[in-house]
Amino acid sequence: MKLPTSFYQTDDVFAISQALLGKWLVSSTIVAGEPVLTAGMIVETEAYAGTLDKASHAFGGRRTQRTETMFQAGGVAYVYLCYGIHHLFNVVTGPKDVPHAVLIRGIEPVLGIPHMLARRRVLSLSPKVAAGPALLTQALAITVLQDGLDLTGEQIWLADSGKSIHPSQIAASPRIGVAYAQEYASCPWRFYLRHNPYVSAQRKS
DNA sequence: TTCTCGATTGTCT
DNA sequence: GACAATCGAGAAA
Repeated sequence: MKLPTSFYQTDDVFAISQALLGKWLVSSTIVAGEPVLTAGMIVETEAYAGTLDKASHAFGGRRTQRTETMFQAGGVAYVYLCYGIHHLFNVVTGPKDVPHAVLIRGIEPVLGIPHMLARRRVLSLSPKVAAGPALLTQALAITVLQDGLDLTGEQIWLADSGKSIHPSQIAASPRIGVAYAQEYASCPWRFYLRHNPYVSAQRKS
């Protein structure tokens, strides 16, 4: 039930951001010769809207070695290092040369939970496992090494869980941590499932 | 070549 | 609530 490439290639990044809620984000790694599958249900996303959005790395059409991934046709991973420490995972969307991306900010663990706990170095299941953009990449073992990977491939993919999300379950708010983006900082381009504990905690200032 | 700062989190007070 | 960790992209010079 991998999402097809066509899912990613419409140019409405806001619609895709909402459609991703409730889908599964799956990673497959090889540990000691054995495949390890881990997955979580996406509960929180943020849209980064191409060249016009000051919060986007591709603002103004900035096209560099790092941002080149975002200019690919939708359906690949954009993973980058933030604060020199954290790996953040995005889904690239839109047609080729339209650098739209969706940041995944929170997942609810559903598969391979013991492996996710071990990667996060926590003992029991709680929002600390994957409620936050840099936490879920740890839990799923996603790093910048996966930048540019095809999301219909064998390492990382998105799957339809069969669970439908009613529009009334979706809430919108301004994005987190983008105060530098001036007038774009207040745009309600963050989407999350109401009342889900794996939505990342909002920090003060 | 040098400088600034970040799509965050964990720890300490 | 405050702050350190940590490094590379991007811009300026």
